[in-house]
Amino acid sequence: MPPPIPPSSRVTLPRRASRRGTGNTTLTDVAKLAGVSAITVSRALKTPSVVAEETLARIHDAVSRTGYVPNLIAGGLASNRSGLVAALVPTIAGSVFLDTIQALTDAFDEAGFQLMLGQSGYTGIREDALINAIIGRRPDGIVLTGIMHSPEGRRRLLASGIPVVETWDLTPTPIDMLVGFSHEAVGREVADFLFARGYRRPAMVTADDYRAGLRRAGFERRMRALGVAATPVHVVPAPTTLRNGREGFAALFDSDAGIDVVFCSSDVLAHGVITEAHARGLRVPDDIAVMGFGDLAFASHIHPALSTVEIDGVAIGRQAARFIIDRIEGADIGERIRDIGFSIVERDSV
Amino acid sequence: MPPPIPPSSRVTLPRRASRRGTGNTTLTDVAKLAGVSAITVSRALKTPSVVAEETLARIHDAVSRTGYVPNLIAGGLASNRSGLVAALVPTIAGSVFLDTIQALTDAFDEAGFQLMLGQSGYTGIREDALINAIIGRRPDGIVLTGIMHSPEGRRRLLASGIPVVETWDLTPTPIDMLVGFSHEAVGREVADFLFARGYRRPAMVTADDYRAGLRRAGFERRMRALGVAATPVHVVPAPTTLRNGREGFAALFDSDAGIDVVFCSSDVLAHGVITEAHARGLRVPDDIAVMGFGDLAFASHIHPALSTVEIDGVAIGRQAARFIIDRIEGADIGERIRDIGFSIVERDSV
DNA sequence: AACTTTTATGTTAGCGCTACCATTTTGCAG
DNA sequence: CTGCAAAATGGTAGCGCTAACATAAAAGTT
Repeated sequence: MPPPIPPSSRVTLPRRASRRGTGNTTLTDVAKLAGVSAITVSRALKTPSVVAEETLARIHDAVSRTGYVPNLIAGGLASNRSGLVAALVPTIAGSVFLDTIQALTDAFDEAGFQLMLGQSGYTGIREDALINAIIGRRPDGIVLTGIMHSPEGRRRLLASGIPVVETWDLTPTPIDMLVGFSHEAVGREVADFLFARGYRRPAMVTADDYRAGLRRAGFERRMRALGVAATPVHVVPAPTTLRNGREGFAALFDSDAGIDVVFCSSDVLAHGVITEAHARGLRVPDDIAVMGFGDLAFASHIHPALSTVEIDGVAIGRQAARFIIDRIEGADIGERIRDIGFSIVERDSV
Repeated sequence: MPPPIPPSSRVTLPRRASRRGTGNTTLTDVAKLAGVSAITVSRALKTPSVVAEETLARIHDAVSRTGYVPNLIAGGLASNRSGLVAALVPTIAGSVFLDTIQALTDAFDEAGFQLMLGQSGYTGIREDALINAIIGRRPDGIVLTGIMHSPEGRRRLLASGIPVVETWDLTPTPIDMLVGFSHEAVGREVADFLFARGYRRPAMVTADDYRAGLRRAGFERRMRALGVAATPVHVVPAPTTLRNGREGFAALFDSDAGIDVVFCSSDVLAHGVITEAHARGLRVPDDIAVMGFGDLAFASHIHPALSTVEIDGVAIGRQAARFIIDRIEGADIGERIRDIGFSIVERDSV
């Protein structure tokens, strides 16, 4: 038995209570059990091809006996790759971005990344705070829905060096990468489309968010160019609801019963407009035509089937994920700006 | 100029190329600039109340001059708190869980946590793989939508020691915490409700997921008890679509034109059933009544307004977040199982 | 046999932060 | 003044993993 340490020597041997870990199994535990070094276990799990068959078996055995789950937080710190990707959407509820989010989750899951979801709200007020919270987690990529407007946010994003994809809009000056379409062009083409079908007294029910504003501007400008004096517009707060649509049409129709078509900034609003029109005994499209935006699942099934603008949200999500994964893997991403376009779907409401 | 080091002494001075960091500003950089130690900067940012006013100002100045954003990955490793919370949903697209996800994101955001989103699919096949990917990130909490069924998944979750909330269902044996309602009770009460209104020839269009199955079982059993011989059922794959509903009603009606009410496992299906009934010239509810589930936003606005079962998805999300936050903060969480109930909403389709 | 190359594994030193304890400075009662 | 508590700050040692290099053993090569 060793003699007790005299008090004086304790000073040189501080032996402070060392921080104990979480109690969870660690790489080192598995390594000891398998009789190899920690790094070999790490390799067995990340790059099994460089580890000998027999060693691999011993390690896997040790892993399953201990129930070891690698700590990706520690791995992320060491390798400077968090395996996290952030997606910022204005809102998730009842939103046209769902397909995009779904595609993002799927694509990133498959590539071994986990999606962090943030809701910025439509106003952009929370965007800045969120950006900081997100950059702090050092994600390997960031997907923004809609382009980032705050200069401060853009600066921070740029300074972070994290790959960024802006989506659902087009701008000549993206922060980094971009996949979207021109909302102004949507407005213009819908104007042409409706004008060609003989409508001369258009109105709009539109959300107060930035992108809807762009579509509105494109629509109004083109209509003016075509000789339509003015387009009555009813603005509702985003996110849009069916109720908003009903109220919007009511307001519009009450103040100007001569309108012959309503272009809505979402299918949900359009659904509301149709509902209200029916409630007032109007026939769609004979008395009033309605045009939506988004081509959500229900659009083709309501009565009358809704004419609308189709956006391929899945394609946006997939391309955004592709961009980020390619960038992380150092692959060539090609053109950094992708216009995925849109298409007008003619059904029975126009 | 120092003389070149002779080869022999290199052995004792390996001077290997040290791993350079990310190049980002670190806590230490800020500390140097502010003339304090790293830990003081850490405190200034996490617990400013313990740092002197004047020091705080110097540190904040240094932070904004360097554009420093704390690395939460490193912080998470050191403090064993990742600041991440995981949510697993079957699917995000067109789903009844949106309100819950939205509420979760909001509540966690506010408390400084970031939500990681995972889609398990309705089949549960991916559940296990996802569970591992999630536990690896050491989230501070996990919210499951629907209870976890795989015994292996339950075991891992339990072993991880991470707070878990199961939602949207009720079971006497949750993994940890639970907030939901009884799907069987929904089925029973809807059966009573419809029976009381005189319907005697019910049918169902129902998704093939577990919870819809529970509602179906409850409905059928009660109907049998009430003397209804058999309930024709058309099963569709989850997630449900309006098209599924149309096809389901078509199949049901073609094989048994005597049915007087259809109970659907989602409002979306119900919408489809109504659409198809109208397309066939049937009047709702006179010729055929329709009952939905979920009370989604559109339910009260379609024609006829849909009678359905309302679930407070926001309340579920809020309570789930509350559970996890309280658990993390060591607060008393009270009863670990919360039945938030449901209510039958009678409108015009029944 | 003396080499080079390949394959398999190990050693060391961090990644950027915070827990834990220690120390210094200040305020204030007696 | 002294003594002592409170307030403010610092030093050290990890958290659990992987990058970078080093080494040892096996397999070719001439």
